[in-house]
Amino acid sequence: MQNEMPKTYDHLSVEQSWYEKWEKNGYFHAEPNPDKTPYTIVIPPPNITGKLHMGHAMDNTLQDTLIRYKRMSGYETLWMPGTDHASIATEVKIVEAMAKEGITKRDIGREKFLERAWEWRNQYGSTIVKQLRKMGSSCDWERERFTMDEGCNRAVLKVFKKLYDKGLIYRGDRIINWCPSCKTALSDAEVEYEEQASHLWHIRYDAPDKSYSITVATTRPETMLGDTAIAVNPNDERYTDLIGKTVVIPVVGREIPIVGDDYCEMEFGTGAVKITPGHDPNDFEVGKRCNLPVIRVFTDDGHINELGGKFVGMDRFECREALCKELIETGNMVRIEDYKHNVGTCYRCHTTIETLVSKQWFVSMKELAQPAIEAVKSGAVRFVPERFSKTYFNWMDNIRDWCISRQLWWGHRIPAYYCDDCGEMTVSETAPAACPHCGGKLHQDEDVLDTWFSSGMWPFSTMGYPDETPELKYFYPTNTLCTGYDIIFFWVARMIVFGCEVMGKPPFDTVYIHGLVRDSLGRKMSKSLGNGIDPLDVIEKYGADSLRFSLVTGNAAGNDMRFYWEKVESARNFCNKVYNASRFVLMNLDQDVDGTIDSSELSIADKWILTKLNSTISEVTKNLDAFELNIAAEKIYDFIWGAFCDWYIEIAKSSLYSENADEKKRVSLVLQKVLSTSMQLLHPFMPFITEELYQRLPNHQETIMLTSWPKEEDIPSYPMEAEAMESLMELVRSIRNVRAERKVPLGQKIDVHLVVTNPELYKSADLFLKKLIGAGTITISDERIEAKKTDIHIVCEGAEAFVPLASLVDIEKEKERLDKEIEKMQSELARADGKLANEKFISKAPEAVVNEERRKRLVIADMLETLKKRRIDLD
RNA sequence: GGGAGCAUAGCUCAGCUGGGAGAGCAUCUGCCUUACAAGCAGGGGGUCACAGGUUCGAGCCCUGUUGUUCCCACCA
Repeated sequence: MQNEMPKTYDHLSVEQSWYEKWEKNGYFHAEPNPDKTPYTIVIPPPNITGKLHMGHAMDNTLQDTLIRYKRMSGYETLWMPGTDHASIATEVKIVEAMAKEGITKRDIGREKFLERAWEWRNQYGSTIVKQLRKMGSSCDWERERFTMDEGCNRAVLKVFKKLYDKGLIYRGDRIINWCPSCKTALSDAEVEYEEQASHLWHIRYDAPDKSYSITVATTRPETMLGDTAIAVNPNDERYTDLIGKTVVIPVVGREIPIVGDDYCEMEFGTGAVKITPGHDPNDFEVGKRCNLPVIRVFTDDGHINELGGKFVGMDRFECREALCKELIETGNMVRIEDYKHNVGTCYRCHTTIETLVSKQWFVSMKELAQPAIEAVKSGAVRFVPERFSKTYFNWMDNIRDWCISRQLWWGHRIPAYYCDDCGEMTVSETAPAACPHCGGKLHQDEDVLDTWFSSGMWPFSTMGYPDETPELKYFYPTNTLCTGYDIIFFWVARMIVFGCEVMGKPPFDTVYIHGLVRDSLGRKMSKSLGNGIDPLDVIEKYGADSLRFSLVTGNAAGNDMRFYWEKVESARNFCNKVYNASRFVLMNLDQDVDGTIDSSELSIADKWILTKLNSTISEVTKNLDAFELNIAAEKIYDFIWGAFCDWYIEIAKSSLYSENADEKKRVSLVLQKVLSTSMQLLHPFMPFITEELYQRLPNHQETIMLTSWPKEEDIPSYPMEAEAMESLMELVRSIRNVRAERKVPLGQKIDVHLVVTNPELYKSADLFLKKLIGAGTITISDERIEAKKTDIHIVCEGAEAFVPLASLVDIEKEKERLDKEIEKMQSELARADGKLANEKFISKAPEAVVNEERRKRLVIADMLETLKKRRIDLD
């Protein structure tokens, strides 16, 4: 079998065969199981309109790593999947596709449109599933839910009705954010602000008889079509006389009053402001206070409506230009000033949003937010890293009402019904046959709900709420939500709100937040920049394991990370290393053994690697429990590459290539044990390669993902031997260093005499030392030999080495080397002495720290003494 | 205006409850040593942004400064 293994790891065939097998065998399926503790992770539903992107890859990697770890740790793990929410983007895509066929959604009607949407969703949904499987995702797709599914629909309508009955959902005219491109209302959270260079236009409004005038400044001159007043501060002496008088809107010709209102600040601009209650939230409030009419001048697609006089039908920006031109001509444009300000844009299409008055549905959030705030304050919900709870509080404490109606078709239709006869409104989960007030004919509200309204119910709507299903009972509340910080407001906050309100408990206990994956220059990956990296390309080139590993390592939770191909390459190199280490172990399998290790026969190296493995297990487990995935991954990397491959395998060779059958058998067993345990530790991070290699080991189980997570107790620990081994390794490094410096070729054997305090521990070390340092003969004893002048003398903590290099040694060089060593040791000693001479250190530092310092001082002093003696000998 | 992050090797970043500065990549030297050149062995490279403070002891805690990024709210 081992002969079939090529020299380099071919990720493509391995990965494909495994993700198909895993799914086919149903390893991901989760059921309520009274014998186990549930562990549930909530995942963001990927958008079906686009392909898998780096954000998804990041989510998926972290979630899958956690899930695999928890599954191996004995939990019943449910990874609740989903393939889309009914987003604006989806609808826009469908509309665009239809436009190519020359039809609009109005042409085909709501019903036909929804049919198309479902087709679209099913097609792309299954594509995304396949793409996620390539990432190694262990989602339980059989339970796949979609916020638009029948079951979820019931939950959403139920919650809507419940909140409406409590008075927490209401309908009314408010200033909202309107995207003229998507032609729908947006919530405040869906508006992104961009700083744009523009102008501040100063426009003079004259009295009807031109006896006085007032100048205002504006960034949106086109809204003057809807002006219904000019406001000044009532305390502003410049204008007190004018309050109550009127002016005429230039070009438009309408006469409007001058009102006094505190909102107007005396210091800004001219101290006077035009009031457009139909298009500005502040003006709307002023309008309410001063009883002003509300005039809306834009159409849904951002053009001037029938109230716009000669500007009717113009685009809003065309109108701005035309209007400014006219104002200049009439002489009413007093001044045009360059001005930078923030312009709101749609977070989906980045069209400049228009604020305008409109009748929409709102959730009143203040009251609902309180339990959700409390849930985080009390620690029932914990953010990892903790600092994101500040972001959360910051938003929740200043929360404003949430506009939830969208002028779309692809979504949950608002369950409000209006009577054609009496005009009364009825909210009901199911469509009433007739108006409960007058028996008249009803028609349903045309609008649908914000996608985040339904997504917010994900943790319970997907498990069967409002029915008390076994799933809901067993898996709710879930455990971990894992997502990027960019959707804390959209989704995390709303899930906590709905969980507390509807289920009475927060939906999860931990929110594990990760950062964004940026390009190598630190820019956001975006379609318009064309700097996006397709995760599927990365998988194709380097493998899913490499991609996953590079996304987990070298970066702390919550921080943004830059994407570098070099980093993926380095992860791929690690894959190859792991693969080749396994190849080595498999080539040297002892097939006749029963697989138990006789601990009485173990060498110092065996004991060292087992001890090292033991501590790696305990540390990695701790790190994973604390969501320190990066640290855990790096520790496993260091163990496998730095300890197992660089040292233990090299050491093992000398045993395996010897003639001693017992020796071979023992080492082969240790190799297998360490390798298979390493594969288990690495499995959550690199699922494919670890499964593949684990399957090639003897006595393997059906799948590595269902084996139990390694426990510290399973691997013996030998601290004393491990420490001795470390000093031996230190010696080896020093000897190699001397070799390299003196340019002694590896072929030239050297003789080495080691002086150690306890030679018993070093039993059989000579065998592998010969190999590691290219030694001819090695003697190990606790007696210091009479060193010749031509010997190289190396001093380490706990061990010394004498290497006769006869003809090669340049005594002057050796003196130099020793002087350098002595100098180093002296400064170390001075540091330790300084510390120990400090009485405050002795009295105030913890005893363990002081003792450790004393021990170090002794060791250093001892080494220094030896070095000095040797130096004198050479003179 | 409010809040948060970051500043550590040439680059990208780790660094746990404060106790002798780390990794990957890059670089230099020497190696095709029968697991691996996607590799091996060895080396060089850092006033932990700056200034104070707390402490026996600070990359880490506190205060301030500078630079930088992000989020929220925004005066037309």
